[in-house]
Amino acid sequence: MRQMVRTTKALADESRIRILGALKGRELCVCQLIELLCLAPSTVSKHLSILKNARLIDSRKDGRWMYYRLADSGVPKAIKEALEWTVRSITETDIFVQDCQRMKEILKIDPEVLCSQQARVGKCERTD
Amino acid sequence: MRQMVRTTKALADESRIRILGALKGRELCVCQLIELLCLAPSTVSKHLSILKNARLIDSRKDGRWMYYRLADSGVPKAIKEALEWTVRSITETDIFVQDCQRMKEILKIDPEVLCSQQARVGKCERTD
DNA sequence: CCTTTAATTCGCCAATTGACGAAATGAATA
DNA sequence: TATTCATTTCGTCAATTGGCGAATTAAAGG
Repeated sequence: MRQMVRTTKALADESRIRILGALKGRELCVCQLIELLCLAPSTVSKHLSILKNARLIDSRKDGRWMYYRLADSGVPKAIKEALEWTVRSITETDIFVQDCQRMKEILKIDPEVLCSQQARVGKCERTD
Repeated sequence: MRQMVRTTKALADESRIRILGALKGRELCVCQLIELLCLAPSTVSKHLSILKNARLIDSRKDGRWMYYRLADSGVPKAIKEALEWTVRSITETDIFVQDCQRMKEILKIDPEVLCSQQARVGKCERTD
């Protein structure tokens, strides 16, 4: 039950669901998720640690960058199913469509440039 | 997304998950759930309203009694799937096994008697 | 009708959560 | 080795949540 509640609690937040949607089929680094969600780095990092703790995502460090992806290998069946349900469900929401659009723009920017932009201007601008 | 978060938030609480487990394959009245969870009537009622709002359960009024059951007819696919995942997952937890045991005892008591007992003695006793 | 009673609503409190900025960490690179 | 910089951790704050008891509602039954 402990693990089960950890899973459902991790999924009980719009930002975290959007992160899972954004990670569908690719890995992303933290600064790209910051740009998508328009939240403070510390906030996004916290969300990621909650998702990771629930074993819904995995991470990989590459130099100074941290890449996150949906959990796949060695994941308990119940968690895998919850993740599949979530990604399947979010796909049908308006915000997912908007996020896809916005992510397309974000992916055009070199992460290097994106990070230094964020450091300079601070608050991010929503394009919608 | 609104509805999706409503679903995941409804599932992000141990008591509510236990309620769904207890309702597996049968309907129960509020006083039986109060007895199972050992929570105040107002608390259980609130949990039930959250589950109902998320369309995970349905209810039926019979005189002074209110019977709750898992949602079945006319439920959106995503909600139905979430409910199935939850019931499937809880089945494998220790607390579900304990709850089954305890529910077996509770079902032996006429709900009429159960309610008046609750009104008299107040706090319920956990048997485990 | 007036009481009884199963359930709900309301108002309150303590605990948890999500947000942020400041400080810390750790991996390049100068 | 010192600096830079992406990310995380920590401390704080406001908002939300889960709990309760008191008051309310609605359906029997006297």
